Amino acid sequence: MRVDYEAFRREVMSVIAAIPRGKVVSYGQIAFLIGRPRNSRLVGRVLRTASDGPHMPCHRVVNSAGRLAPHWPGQRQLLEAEGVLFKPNGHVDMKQCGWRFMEIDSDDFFSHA
DNA sequence: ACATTGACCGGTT
DNA sequence: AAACCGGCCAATG
Repeated sequence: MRVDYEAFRREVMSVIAAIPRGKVVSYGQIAFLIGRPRNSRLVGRVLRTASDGPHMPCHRVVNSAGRLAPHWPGQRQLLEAEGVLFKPNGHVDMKQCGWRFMEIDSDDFFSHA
């Protein structure tokens, strides 16, 4: 099944735009969300070619293991600046900061802060 | 048309 | 945790 690259790119961007501050998502999750679960690599390609506008929080995209994008020093600082937690090995703590898009959004809906 | 290359993924050592 | 492996798929040469 062919892919309309432009449409694909727009969908990827719309998902990225919806990532809440302090949360991250993987390429695979994005691919899944836009209905193309086999195209995680293509998601990466879209971002690599992100000559796209500023204001796009593409730093909130990591891989499934929580590893950051190669050749992008500074991504870590951007994430830390918004409160994303890192494990001693330098990976994002997905358990706490992975965006669980299947659940109710407003953070800590079930907590009693 | 064929081979290589990834901002990938999940499972298995 | 990290290294390895097989699968994946569009782009690129």
